[in-house]
Amino acid sequence: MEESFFDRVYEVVKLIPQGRVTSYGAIAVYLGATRSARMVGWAMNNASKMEDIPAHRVVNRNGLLTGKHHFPGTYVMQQLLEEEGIVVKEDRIVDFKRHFWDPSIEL
DNA sequence: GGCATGACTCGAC
DNA sequence: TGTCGAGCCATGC
Repeated sequence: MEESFFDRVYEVVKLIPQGRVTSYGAIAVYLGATRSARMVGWAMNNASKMEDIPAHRVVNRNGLLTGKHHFPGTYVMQQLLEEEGIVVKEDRIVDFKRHFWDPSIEL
């Protein structure tokens, strides 16, 4: 059973603690491919249909909810984050650095 | 089997 | 300081 990049992304995303967020790049770095952040986003696209994977906790490097358009509702992603205590304003996470969770550091 | 694309990021000019 | 191009892996046609 060889785990692909895809599967590893799922593993990491599932490990994100509630109330924390991370970036595509951070996951890519943890997987050893900084430039593969785009693929992480692709994984999220596939992961969004899996309930076990909190894709809403993954945003871009600026804390911007770039992937919110891929959720069923326009503000679903923002609402999910706010339910976990994360403040979102204008599609951006407030105090992103404070909520930021880096797998390469935490793991 | 090959080309194009995608929820990103970084470095160079 | 702002804009542009290259890189990465997997999926779809």
